[in-house]
Order: sequence, then structure tokens, then C-alpha cells
Amino acid sequence: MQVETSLLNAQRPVLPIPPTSARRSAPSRAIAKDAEIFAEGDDAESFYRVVSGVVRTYKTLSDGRRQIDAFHLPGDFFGLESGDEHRFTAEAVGDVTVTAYRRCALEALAMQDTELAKQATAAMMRALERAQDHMLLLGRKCAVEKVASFLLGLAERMSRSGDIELPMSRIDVADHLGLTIETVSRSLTHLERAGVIALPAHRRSIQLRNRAALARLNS
Amino acid sequence: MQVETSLLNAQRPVLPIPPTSARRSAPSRAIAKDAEIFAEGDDAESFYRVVSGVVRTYKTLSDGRRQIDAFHLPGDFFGLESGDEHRFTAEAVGDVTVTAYRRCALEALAMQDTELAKQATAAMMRALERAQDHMLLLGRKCAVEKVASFLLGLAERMSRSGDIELPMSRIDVADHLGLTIETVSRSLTHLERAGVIALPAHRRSIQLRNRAALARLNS
DNA sequence: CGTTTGATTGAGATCTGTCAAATGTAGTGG
DNA sequence: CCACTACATTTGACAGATCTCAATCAAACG
Repeated sequence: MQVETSLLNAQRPVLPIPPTSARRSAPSRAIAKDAEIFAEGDDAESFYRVVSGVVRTYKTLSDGRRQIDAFHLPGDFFGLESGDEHRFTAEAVGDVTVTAYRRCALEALAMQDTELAKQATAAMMRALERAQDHMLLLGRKCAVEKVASFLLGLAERMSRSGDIELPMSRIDVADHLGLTIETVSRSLTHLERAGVIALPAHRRSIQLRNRAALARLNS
Repeated sequence: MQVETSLLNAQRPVLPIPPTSARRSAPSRAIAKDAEIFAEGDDAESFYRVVSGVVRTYKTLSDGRRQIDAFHLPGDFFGLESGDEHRFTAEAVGDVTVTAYRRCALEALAMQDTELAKQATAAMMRALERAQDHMLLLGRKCAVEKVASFLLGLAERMSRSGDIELPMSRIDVADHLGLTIETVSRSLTHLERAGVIALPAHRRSIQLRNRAALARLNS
């Protein structure tokens, strides 16, 4: 896990860091793999920004079915709420470092024209756009298309080469795409047999061999 | 219907809009059933608020598969974008009246502390929250659960009694829930046979007979 | 090494989609 | 008011995609 995390960070472009006025009151927090950052229903005292590692946010049904609405990479904000409770749970996918911002700070800052307020608003809009794209994926794409879209999106966000080091397990991928782990696995081998991707021995790494074919799958 | 549509498209070029200082005189636009308000890729010159009727916003894949991300009821905002293009298409479900706001107006107002800016921001947050709930529905609920959740949500938004008059066709419902019209129909009759809802002769009206049972279906 | 965990593969069941037909409703014109 | 049409919805039979359950395999770890 350590290895994967550092690889990921190495591939990421350097983060833009909020201005010092905001950073002064922004403590950095280290979180261990699979540890909870906040839970559905918790008071939304703070929101967060990923410094290193990956965070998943999800909702669950009463019988345990889970939908991961997003993975948050370094630089991404998460945990912004309109109400006073968190509406989903956030956990560390691997070892993670986050910056915490007091929520009241945002509301105070929102009135002003600060860099942090702008970034937070922009983050919300991006989250909405991603959610809209993801609804199309969940509602109308078949399994292979879902996996292809996911790989393309991840490559775009975390790698400029064609190599992806998946930060998350198959279960996480499945719960993000509305599939089971078996179907995710079968879709991957299907793409591999079609020569679109390669799956090296280390099963968390994936090479994109034919981006055009992948792109065709989520037109 | 064709005639009406083309008439509307003819008047689609943006109306002259008075300065934002006169918000009370924000122009009202009448739109005929199934006419387009804006399309994916259009310049996002304006955003809108529903005055009367219902609006659907959707994305499509290249082969025509469609995902309706939301239905907008009177009072709802839609068409707010972070970029300079609309990222989905908006159409009138029935006959509709909307208020149009110039986009630059919002950006100017965002700096200030106006009521409209606040409402627009709140609308965005609500849209995000709905999108997150809807991802759980699309990714992890079965057909009957999807229909039950949809009916409950609609009843909550547009009726305090247990009677719903569906504003949209089965096709629209299906494309919102990630199903086919046949499966929507079968789910409805299934709920009817279970005594949870009643389906009067007029097939667009639905009576909720057992809200507790419906609520149990989307826990 | 054995164990544990995660991932892949296989076989069969189930749910939803597809195609086709029947039914019902609204609308039209005689 | 009654055919008659057009359209939306429902229903049925079947196919196909994904899920479930189970076994195998591989890598990581003590």
C-alpha cells in the first residue's frame, strides 16, 4: 500500500495550495487505510481537502448495499454540505493526509472574495458535473462501458502516461460503478482479450493500450 | 405539435433582457410541450427558473440512450453551469413557463450578497444532493425500489395528499430511473397488486395507498 | 512454507431488456 | 353519440446481461 500511494503521488502534478490566510487555520490530518473520516449523519463541522492518497465517499442502504459516489484525489475537496449533517460517509482508501477546514470558516469566507471560497465553490460545481456524468454511466451504460469510462476518467485525473496504478480494490470499483466485483473482473479481462488494456501480474496496475477504443466505449 | 415546436425554435434566439437591477421584471418565457429550452453544447448565456409546468434535463449517448438527470418543478432553478456551455439538454415536459436570467448577471451578483445569488447557490447544492441520492438509486436499487423511491420523492415535492398526477410519460420516468418503459409499467402493476398504490383509469394519476410500504422500499 | 486476503473464473439463477401483441385512452370527424 | 384513428401503456414470451454461489488462483504476510 505504501508503494502504491507514493507512486500515485509521484504521478500527480503538484497541488495548488490555498493562500496562507486559510492555511494558517488548516491543520493537516493523517488517516490510516480504511479509517473513517466522517460518517453519514455526523455533524458537518468541517469539510476537507485531500493532500495525499485517495478518499471514497459513499451512501448505503439499510441492507448494506453501497454506492460510492466519488473518489477524491489530491487537491479535491469533499464533505461540503448545505445542511448541518454529512449526507454520506468518507473513508481513506489507502493511507491518506487531508486538510480540515472549519465549516463556519467557509460561511464567513463565502461573503468575502477569498481564494478558498472560490475554490470551494468551484469544487462543488465540479462535483455536480461529475455526478451528472456518473448518473449517465450508472443508468445507461453496460458493464464494459462502465469500466472503460472509469479507466479513462481515472487516467485523465491521475496519470498522463497510459499506466494506471489503481488506488482502490475491485470492491470499491464495483460499488462505484453499480456492479459486482465479478462483473468488474470479467469486464477487465474482456478488455484485455480485446487488446484494449493490459493487466500485468500486479493486479492493481493497468496499462491502457488503445485509448481510442476506450473512448469509443463511452461516446 | 411539430408546428408548435418549430415556432418555438424560431423564437429561441435570446430575448433582449433588461438590466438585472430590475429583477422583478425578469422576462417570462412560455414554452410548448416537448420544445427545447437549450441543448447540450449550447452557449450557457442564461440559466432559468421554472414558473409553471415541469422541465426535464438530460444527457444522451451517441446511440440515443438517454439519462434524465432531473425533473424541475415550479420554483426550481436549472441550467446553471460552471463552464460556458450547457452540459445537458433541457426540454418542456408539458407546457411550461420559465424565467430566464442572464448568466453574467449571476457572476456579477455572486460578488454581492443578493437574494438571487443565494438562491442560485442553494439551488446548486440541492441539485448536488439530489444527484447523490439518485446515484444510489441508479447504482444499487432494483426496479421496484426505483419506482417506489420516485413516487415518494415526487409526492413529497408536488403533493401533500397521497394523489400524484404524473406530469411526464412512462418513457421519461424510465429514462430517469435507468429502466425501460416495460419494466416501469410492470413495477407499477406489481405495486398495485401489492396494494401499495392504486392506478385509476387515467393512467397518469397514481394514488399512494401505503406510504410506509413505499418508504420501506427505499430505506 | 502455511495462511490470509483479493482477484479471477465457472456454472447456474435471476432480473431486466427486447420484441411483439393486446388493451385502453384521448382525440377526431362524421 | 358513435366509429375510427393515433398514441400511450400494459402484458406476454423469450433472450441476454448481470448477479449469486462456489471453486480456483495469485500475491502478500507472518
